[in-house]
Amino acid sequence: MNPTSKKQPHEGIVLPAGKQKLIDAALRLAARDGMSLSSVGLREMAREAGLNHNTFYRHFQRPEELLQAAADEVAAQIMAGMKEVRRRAARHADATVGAVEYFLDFVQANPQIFVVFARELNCIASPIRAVLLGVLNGIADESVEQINARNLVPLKDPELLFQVSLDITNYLFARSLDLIDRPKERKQLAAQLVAHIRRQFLGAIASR
Amino acid sequence: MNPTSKKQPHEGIVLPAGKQKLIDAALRLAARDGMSLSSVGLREMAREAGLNHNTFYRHFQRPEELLQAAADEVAAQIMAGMKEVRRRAARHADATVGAVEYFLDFVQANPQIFVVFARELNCIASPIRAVLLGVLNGIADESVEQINARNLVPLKDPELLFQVSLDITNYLFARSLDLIDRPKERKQLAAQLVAHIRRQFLGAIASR
DNA sequence: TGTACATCAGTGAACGCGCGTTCACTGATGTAC
DNA sequence: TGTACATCAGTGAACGCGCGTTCACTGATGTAC
Repeated sequence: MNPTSKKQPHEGIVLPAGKQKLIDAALRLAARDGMSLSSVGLREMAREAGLNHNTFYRHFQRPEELLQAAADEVAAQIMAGMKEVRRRAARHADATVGAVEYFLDFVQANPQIFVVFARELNCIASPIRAVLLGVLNGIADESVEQINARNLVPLKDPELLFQVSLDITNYLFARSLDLIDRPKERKQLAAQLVAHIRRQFLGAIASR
Repeated sequence: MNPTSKKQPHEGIVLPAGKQKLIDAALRLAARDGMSLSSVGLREMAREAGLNHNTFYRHFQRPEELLQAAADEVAAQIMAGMKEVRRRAARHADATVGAVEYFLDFVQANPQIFVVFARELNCIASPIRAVLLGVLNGIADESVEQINARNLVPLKDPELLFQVSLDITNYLFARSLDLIDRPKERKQLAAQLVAHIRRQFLGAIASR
């Protein structure tokens, strides 16, 4: 097995090089305006990947399988990126400011992932939506863990803390599009996000 | 002019019957899974509207014009619906509970409008996104007006009040998809929305 | 009042094109003996 | 060690189909005189 012919995207899962190329191409094309994963054509995707259109059938039996694989790829990249955001934020003097800044770095380094994420999240009743909702829940879970471990918020009700963390996670992902749309206004956006997060926790504390 | 051949959708603007049929068909089709306004085909749309595919060219020069008209239709229906929500909420004993309940009624009466709204809101750099962001801003504006008129929230900072109202509006629209997805869980969702709104205002008050 | 003409929504046939899918093939790598 | 075979990613031609678009036409309504 030639090691350069494979790509190791995350968590040690190694996909055939062509399969990975097709998934990457699908994500690149789905991030374009007015597109979604399911509206990307098979031939277009193969063209973008630099492969013959029939190579698709070597890796996927039906187009639907590509959707699932792409959703998993998005989920894995988001989870890995957010883990790094949390790791760096932990070393920052202000946990909230750090989390927001490193999150925005992550968004700007991988805009297309966030664009696709936001789009597919709104596909009702789709299995992709379920995967992405699971990702948001996972991120909220891990945020709660970090908050508890470092005693960042004086909130005893674990359910309320989780709900607030989930709301904040949703908010950050929704507003990531504003950063991609108008990167020049990053500073104002960062201030808004920090203020929003502070308000959320203050409100949760006050509501008890 | 035959009055039954025309439809009066909103604000007294009367569109030719065929044009309105095409817009309605486009919205119906765009609300399906994995679809968006721009991915609806011209022939499919005409078929759905019960018209010849060429009739499209009688009303729109290019497909892009239909997108704009559909976005305007969505905007008008949302604005009108929210006005009604606010009017009914004002008569309710608890303004927050009333607003949430009547909002959820509105969502369930017009699910496809909310599905399309959520999807098109995430189309970066599209003129449709600008229209829909304007709608959200307008709704937040009018909420602020109502809050001030009835002295519902003790918040002096008008900018902060607007930001919180906008965040809440965004939250309501984002979570409208959960109601469409799982209508049986409406009661829990309503409780979550009310709690979220209360937390937001409490947090804003506490942050001053 | 009637007649002629312009306007306009809607129709149906025809076009070229890119799509998804199938088929038969290639060439490299791994495996059995 | 060499030889034969299986596996598998990738290729290229061909198919039928629905798409967007153009064209010439119809039939109803409104308008000028």
